[in-house]
Amino acid sequence: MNEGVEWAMHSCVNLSWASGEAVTAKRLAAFYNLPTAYLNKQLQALTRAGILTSVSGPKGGFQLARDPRNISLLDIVVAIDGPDDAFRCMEILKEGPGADARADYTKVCVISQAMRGAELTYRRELASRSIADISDEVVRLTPAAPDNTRNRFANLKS
Amino acid sequence: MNEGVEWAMHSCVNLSWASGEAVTAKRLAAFYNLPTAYLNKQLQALTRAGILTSVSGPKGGFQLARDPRNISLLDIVVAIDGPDDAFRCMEILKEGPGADARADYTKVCVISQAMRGAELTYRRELASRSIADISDEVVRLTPAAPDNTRNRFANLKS
DNA sequence: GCTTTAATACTCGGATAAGTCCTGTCCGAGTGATACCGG
DNA sequence: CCGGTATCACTCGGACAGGACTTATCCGAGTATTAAAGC
Repeated sequence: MNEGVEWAMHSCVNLSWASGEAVTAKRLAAFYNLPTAYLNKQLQALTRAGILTSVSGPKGGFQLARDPRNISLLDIVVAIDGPDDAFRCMEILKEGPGADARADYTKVCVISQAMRGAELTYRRELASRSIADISDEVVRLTPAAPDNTRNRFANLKS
Repeated sequence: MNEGVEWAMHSCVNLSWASGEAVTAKRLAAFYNLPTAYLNKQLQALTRAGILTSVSGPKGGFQLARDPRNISLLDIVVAIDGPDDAFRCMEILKEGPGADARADYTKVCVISQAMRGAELTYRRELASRSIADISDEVVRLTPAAPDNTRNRFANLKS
């Protein structure tokens, strides 16, 4: 899986604490010493997916496009890593004996079904967790986290 | 995910129908018009993982190392694709403010926990399905499948 | 002093290289069968 | 005819290239600010 997924998730949580203000890619990158341009690329992907909104120019930056409660971890994975399943059925049964050329082996093949079933539970799990859930849990463990984040963003104004 | 996983799974099912006889990589590859040498590479990985046993020389080939009921889909995925999770926590929190250098953020980070939890359900699902289960299901849908496979292996003797 | 305007600095956005892993191929080590030779 | 032996064909096993995707970087398009000039 793409490493940018981790960056994107942490950035989204931080953005959820930014009190609605736009935050530049540079500041989000400085938070964890990440390469600015590359993080920017991930944020672009999130923007294309409708998770973030972007504003150019001075006073510009990124902010969440909707309520953190409506942004699931799966949304981020799909935006960064693509919509394809990890296991792609290549329908090798079509090359085997007694193959039916007009059958859709991605649905008929028992192995494909089993793998799809497993990935479905995986995706369901990720879809059930939102950025707001993550934020709430972090706040429960470290109540000062949002304030610390806002202060750090403010101190990076220079 | 590695494409060889699909090949390995189908090959294991076919091997479970080979009535204990060793089958060469060449015949297993001919079954689906796969590149022989590359499939051989995957079968080597299965052998290293203890899923298959290999015999060199004439009359050689591969066979299942244990009862198909004790070979799970997860075993094959791990053997081919490696034991690492798709999502690897790089502990970027260690670069953030207020980081604790001696903390294990793969366990502390809430995001890492959520991702690990999702992958755990995924792996649990795969671990609960064995090659024997797949075989049984295929036989239920196509009772002649094992005989067809054996016949095809015999016809490829040339 | 106020308005208009042009320059400016800063940001996102996409196009462009470097590195790493997956995919595919090849040849050598080892082994069992086979054919030949000698008794 | 039978046993031993050397050859041989066949298989796995690991080492070796090619390609695709991820990672990383750079420069251009667009915009709000800012400063200056004109009225």
